[in-house]
Amino acid sequence: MKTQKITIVEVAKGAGVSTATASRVLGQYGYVGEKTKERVLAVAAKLGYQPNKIARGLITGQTRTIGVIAGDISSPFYAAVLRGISDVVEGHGLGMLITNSDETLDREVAATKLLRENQVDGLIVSPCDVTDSPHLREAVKAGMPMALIDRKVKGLHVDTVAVENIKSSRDAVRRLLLAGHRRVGIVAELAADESRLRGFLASAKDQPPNGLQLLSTSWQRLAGYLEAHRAFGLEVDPNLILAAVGHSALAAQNAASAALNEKARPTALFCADGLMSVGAMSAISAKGLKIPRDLSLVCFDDLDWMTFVGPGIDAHAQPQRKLGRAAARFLLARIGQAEGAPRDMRLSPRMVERGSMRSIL
Amino acid sequence: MKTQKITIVEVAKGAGVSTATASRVLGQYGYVGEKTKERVLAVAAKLGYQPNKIARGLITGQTRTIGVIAGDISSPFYAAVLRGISDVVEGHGLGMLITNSDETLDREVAATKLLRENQVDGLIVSPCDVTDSPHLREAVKAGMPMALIDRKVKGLHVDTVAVENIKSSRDAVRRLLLAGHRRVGIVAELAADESRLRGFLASAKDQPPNGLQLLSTSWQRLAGYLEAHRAFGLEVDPNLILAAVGHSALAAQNAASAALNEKARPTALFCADGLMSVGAMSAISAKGLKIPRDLSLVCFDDLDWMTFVGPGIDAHAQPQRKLGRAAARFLLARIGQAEGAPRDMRLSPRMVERGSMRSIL
DNA sequence: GTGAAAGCGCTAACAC
DNA sequence: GTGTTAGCGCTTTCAC
Repeated sequence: MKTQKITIVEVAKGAGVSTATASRVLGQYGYVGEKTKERVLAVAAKLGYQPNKIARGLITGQTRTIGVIAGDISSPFYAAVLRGISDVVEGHGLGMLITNSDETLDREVAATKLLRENQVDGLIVSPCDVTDSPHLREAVKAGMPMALIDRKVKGLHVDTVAVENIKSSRDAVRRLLLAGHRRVGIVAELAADESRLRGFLASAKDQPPNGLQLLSTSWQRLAGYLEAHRAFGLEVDPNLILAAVGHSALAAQNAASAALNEKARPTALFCADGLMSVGAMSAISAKGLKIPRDLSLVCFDDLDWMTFVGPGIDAHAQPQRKLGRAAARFLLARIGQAEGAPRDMRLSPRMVERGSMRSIL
Repeated sequence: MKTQKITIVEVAKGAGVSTATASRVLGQYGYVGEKTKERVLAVAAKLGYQPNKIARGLITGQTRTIGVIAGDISSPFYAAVLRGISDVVEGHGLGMLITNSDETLDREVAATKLLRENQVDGLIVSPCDVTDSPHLREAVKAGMPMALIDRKVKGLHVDTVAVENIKSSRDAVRRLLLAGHRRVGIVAELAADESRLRGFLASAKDQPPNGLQLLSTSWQRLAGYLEAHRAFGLEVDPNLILAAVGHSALAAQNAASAALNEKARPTALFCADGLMSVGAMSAISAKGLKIPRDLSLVCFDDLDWMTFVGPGIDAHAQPQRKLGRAAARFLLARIGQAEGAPRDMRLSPRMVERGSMRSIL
């Protein structure tokens, strides 16, 4: 019952021209007489011709579609990044094939395969393995334009857009220390394993650990937190590192409320991202504490915003969008003409201090 | 510098078989000898053969890709829905081409065109125009399998997955009225225009207005709110309808704080969705009020959860995912074999009462 | 300016 | 079981 598909052949027949001519006007590459052009266009419209990009792609080798491998589309971070990507991608009339990796190597590899088989013109990946990732290297070697988001892969020379995690969180925490706080908690997803955390603390005691650029976001922000303390000559109480088990507000809430119930509770909290701050807010509010009377709270929410936070999460959507836009622009530039050295763009959050939640925007 | 593409022809040549045989092995449709099969596979692996789905699509007429038109990927609602869709779509090895309509007809039309040109096997749309939408009708008429999410289009007989907005919000508000509340505010995005709101209130005074199923979500939930009041014989104070200008937490916050600052402030708030509740929470918290001590707050958050709410917003992400999953399953079933009458699935939220925010999950 | 013809990489009939 | 052939719908030489 599928309606008869109208192809260029039918249009050409209807207009009494060759398929080549019809194709020339429908595909918009020059040298067609005005009258024929109009005639073809008219017939196409009458017949309801719809181009088949698949067929076009087969011959041009371009699908005008890019592939995106996100960690989890439903997370606010990726959702915003994706929106940024789609802003520029749709703006250029391209399509966007999206997959989730769930931060899992297996699924990322599968996604890469799927997208390559679909002949996408380029790939935007937020890689879950920042050291090895042979599937990405291979794709790049095979000539696939690629842009990385949020994380850099060791030795993979492609455009990368990321956030200045270490420097920025260091600045934020320093601000709290300058304000006189001496018990600053950090709420972050660091759950991987306890011993890793201990090792990290030990190695960061006297100097920044090596290879920070390759750590995941939360760990980088922890590194900044530690650096700020070190610069102040302060020892970090491990009890102040409130590790959330999983990247969810609930996990953050659990981590934060445990700390808030202790006698020596933190006087300030540094939240590693927006989701963590939502959880921390819950804990604070459940405890009956108030911000900023009882507690200072700084939230790292990527890019533009570093706030004394309220729950107005949507106010923070915009910034990450920039990340996506930047990555997409880079990629499209590469697709256009693959030249120039890979760019490495690092965006630094702006710190915004706010008295009340009303003024979040 | 693009690496030489390996086609089936090369593989066949290498294995000393015909392209047909190679294709049979690589494409996995039976009747190949064990030995030849192995030989072909070995050569394919050695050469690094990667199938070209574009070419396959051209001939099979199937791209194994579906198109999705969402309002705005970055909104928590669509982000979760999309994730649900991708769960099942990726599970079946299909791809997903995503676009944003920004709830704009123009962009929705453009997206439909783009996706059709890309020969997607099916379309999941959350339509922004529920009465006319000729582009969708046309696509369906042309044989495009389609599933609608969240809203039904008048007279368009395709699978639809939506939420029981009216009934559920009525139940939620009734609950508050039963608890003795007489000033229940509703926080919802109703900003379109003031006079529409007045008209709606007037028409809902004595009986449910007509055509409710075609209203947008917020308006349906308002209708439920009004119905609950009507059932109690209560007049609705228009000042209790806290219309947010735009679908953002900030807008909700503004609407809510205005009301909370009045002498006769509401004793309970019904929030039309999760984003509204985030904004309301901000307002409440800024005002120094406590939930549930000073105020009751019910949040309509689609599907499973209808909660006395705390700020643990992420706890609510899961439910909408179901919406997406359901729609995708419907669509895939249609793509498999287009038969049977369109299904109209309406999911009803479960109401969950909770004492403290700690227990939100 | 326009047409004829040769494919893009793959699959589907139909032989053998 | 395997090979031959003819396309899918479009673009692109290369003539004219």
